[in-house]
Amino acid sequence: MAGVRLQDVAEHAGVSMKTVSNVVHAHPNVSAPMRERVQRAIDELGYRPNAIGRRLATGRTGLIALAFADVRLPYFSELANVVSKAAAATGAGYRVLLEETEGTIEGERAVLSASEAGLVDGMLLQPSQMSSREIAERHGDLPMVLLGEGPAPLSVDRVMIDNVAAATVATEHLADLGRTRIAFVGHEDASMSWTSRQRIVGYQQGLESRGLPVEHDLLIPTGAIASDEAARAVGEAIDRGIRFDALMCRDDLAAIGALRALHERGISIPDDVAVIGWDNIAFDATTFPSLSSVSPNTHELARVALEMLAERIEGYDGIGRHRLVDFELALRESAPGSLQASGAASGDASDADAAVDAGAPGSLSHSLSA
Amino acid sequence: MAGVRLQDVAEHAGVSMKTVSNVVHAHPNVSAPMRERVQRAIDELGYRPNAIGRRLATGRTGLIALAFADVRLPYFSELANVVSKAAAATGAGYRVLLEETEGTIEGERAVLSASEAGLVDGMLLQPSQMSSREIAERHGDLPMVLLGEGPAPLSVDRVMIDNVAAATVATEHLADLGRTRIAFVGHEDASMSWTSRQRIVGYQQGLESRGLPVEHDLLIPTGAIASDEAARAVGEAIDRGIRFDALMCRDDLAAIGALRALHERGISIPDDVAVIGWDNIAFDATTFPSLSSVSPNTHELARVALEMLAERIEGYDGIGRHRLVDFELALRESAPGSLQASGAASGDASDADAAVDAGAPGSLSHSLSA
DNA sequence: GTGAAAGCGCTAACAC
DNA sequence: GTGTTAGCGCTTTCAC
Repeated sequence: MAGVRLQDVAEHAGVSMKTVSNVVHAHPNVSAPMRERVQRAIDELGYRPNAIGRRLATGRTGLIALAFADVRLPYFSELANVVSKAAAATGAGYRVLLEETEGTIEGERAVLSASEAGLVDGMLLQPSQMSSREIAERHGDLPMVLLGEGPAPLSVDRVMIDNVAAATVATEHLADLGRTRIAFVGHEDASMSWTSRQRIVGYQQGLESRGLPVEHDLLIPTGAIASDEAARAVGEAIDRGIRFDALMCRDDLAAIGALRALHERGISIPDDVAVIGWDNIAFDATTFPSLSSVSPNTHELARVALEMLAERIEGYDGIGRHRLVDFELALRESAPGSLQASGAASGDASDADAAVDAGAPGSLSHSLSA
Repeated sequence: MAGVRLQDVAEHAGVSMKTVSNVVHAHPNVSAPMRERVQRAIDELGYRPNAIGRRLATGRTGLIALAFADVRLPYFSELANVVSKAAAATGAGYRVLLEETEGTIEGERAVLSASEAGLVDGMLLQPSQMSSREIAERHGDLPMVLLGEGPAPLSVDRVMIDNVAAATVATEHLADLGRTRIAFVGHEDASMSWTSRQRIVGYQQGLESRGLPVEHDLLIPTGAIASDEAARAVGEAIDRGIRFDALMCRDDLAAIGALRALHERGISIPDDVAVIGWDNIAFDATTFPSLSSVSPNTHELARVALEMLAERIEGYDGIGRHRLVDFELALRESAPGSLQASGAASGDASDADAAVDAGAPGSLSHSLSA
C-alpha cells in the first residue's frame, strides 16, 4: 500500500509516532509486547518508511554519485560494479547514482555544478578535462574524492595508481623480453589527456632505464579511446613502414584494436610483436592471444576512496589527501614473463583477479609514497 | 555556500519565500525589477535549491532505478548508457540509480523490496530469475517497466525484442550461408534462463524452416555467462569430436569465447566455422574476425520503456502493456551475408549503429505484434 | 504581482 | 518506556 505514513501506523496501533519510530529503528528501549503490537500494525498496513521524509530530517540521502566519462568503457563499468558493491557494504549502505561526463569539459562541469544541492551526500569523480583550479572552485562544499590520475587540486582527496611507475614497469618488462623497438599506442591525437601523458612519461622512463632509444616514430596516437580507432591507427603505422617488436598500449581497448591490426597482417603475437594493455579488463583473458595488462587494484581503489569520502561526509575538513593504491602486471600470452612485477603502496594486494598465466611469482615491489 | 535556504534569500531580498520560489521556477507572474532583485540575492548568497526539500514537497524524486544483473556485462553497460541519456532527455530529466541484482533471485528480491519507499519515482528492471507471480506481488505500487525477455506478469509493462524470431532469423542466415551443422552455444548448464530458452526455441525453428536436423549434440552449454566459460566449453566440444560448421551464440560473450577456442585449434572463421553472436556489443567490430551479431534496438527499447514508465509515474494504471522493439542482424566477417535481415515492430529502426559490412541491404522485414 | 501559512513524512530533543 | 513538539527546505493553495 502506498501512502501509509508513520502517523497512520501510530494511530492504528494506538501509540505515538515516536514509539513506531523506535520500533522501525530497532531502538533498545521498547518493551517486547509494545514492539510486537507496533510491528503488527506495520505489517497490517504494509508500512514502508519514506526515504525522502527521513532524509529531509537527517540531512543525509544515502546516495553518492559516481561520475566518469562513459559506462561503456569496460574499465568504468568494472569500476562501477566494484564501487557500488563497496558502497553498499559501507556502514551507511550507500547507493550509487551514475553520472556520465562523456569525457567533455561541459559534462564534467554539469556534473559538478548540478543545480540542485543535497541530492547526494558525496561524489566520486574521475575528471579528465577540467583543470585543478576549476575543480577546486566548482565543487563547493560537496564532499568529494577524485579517482584516477587526472587533475586534482591539493585541497581535494584523490586516489590513483602511480601511472608513471606502472608504465615504466610494463615497458621494462617488454624490454626484458628482449624487445628493442617498443611502440606506444593509444594516446589522443590532439590534446593529450593527463592519463596518456603520464603513461607516456613512464614508457619513456622504462625505455631509458633499459638503455633503449626513444623514437618519436614509435608513438602511435589514435583519434579516440576506442578499439576500432586503435586498429586503424596501428594498421596504418605498419603499412607506413613503422617497425616495432612490442606495443605498450595506453589501455586495453587500444591493445585489443592492435591485436586485430596485427592479425589482419599475419603478424604473430607475441613472437613478432608482444603486446601489453592497461586496465586488465575481463576480456583480456579471452582475446586471442590473451592479453597481458597493467592491473590496477580497483577494489582497493574503491575501498580507499569510499573511506575518505565517508570521512568527508562525517565532516572531516582537512587538506586533500592523495593516496596511491597498488597495481600489478597481469601477464598472459601476448607478453608472457618469468617475473611478476607489482607496485604496492597501501598494503595488501588482496585482489586475485589478475590471472597471471606464466612465470614464477617473483614479485618486484615498488615502494611509492604520495 | 552551504545551508543557504529559500528563506534566507527571501529575507536578504526583503520579499516572501513565494516570490523567491517564483523566480527560481521562472514563473511568468513576476515583475522584471522584482525578478532582478531576487536574482541578485540568490547570486550573492550562492543559493542552490535543496533537492530533498523540494522532493518532499512535490512527492517526486526525479530518480529512476535501473536494475539488472551486472554492469560489467557489456550489454548492460551499453544499456545503462543509453537509458541514462534517454532519461536525462526526458521531460522530467530523470537521473539513474544503478542497481545490480547479480542475476540471483535474492538480488532481484532485494531490489524490488527495498525497505524504503519513495527514493525513486520508478524502476526499470530486467529480471531473470523471479517468477512472474513474484514480480507482480512484490513490486507493490512502484511504477515499473520490465526490460527483456524474462518473466513478466500481465499486470506489468514490458519491452523486449522477439528473441524467438531473432534467433530464427540468425539461424536461417547461417543455413543460407550453406551451413548444415549449426551448433548453439552459451546457454546455462543447469537451470536455463528465460533468455536462453527462447533463443534456443528460435534456433530450432530456424533449423526446421531450412530443413536441417536438430541434434542434441549440437547444444553446447556453458557454466556461466562469461567468455572464458564459453571458450572452455566450445574447446571441449571440439576436442570431444563434436563437428559443426557454424555457431549460433546465446550472446556476444559466448561468441568471443568461441572465437578464441576456434583460433587455438587453428580452425578458420568463417571458412570452417561461421559465428553469430547476440547483443551487438561494441567489441564485435574489433574482434578478429569481426563478429556478426543480433542487434537489438536498444535506443528504441530505452525510449519506449521510459515513455511507459513516465506514464505509470503520471498515474496511468491500466493493465500491463507488452511492447516489442525491432532488431537486425549486424553482419560482419564471422558470418558475412548478402542479405540484411531485420524484424520490425514499433516503427523506425533509426539506430544506424549496426555496421553491416557486406551485401546489399535487402531488408527482410518481420511483422511482429505483442 | 506578492505574501502568509499549512503541510510533505520523518527525526530528535525534551518532557512525562 | 512513551508521548509531544518543533523543525528539515520546499511547494502551494488561498488571500490580499
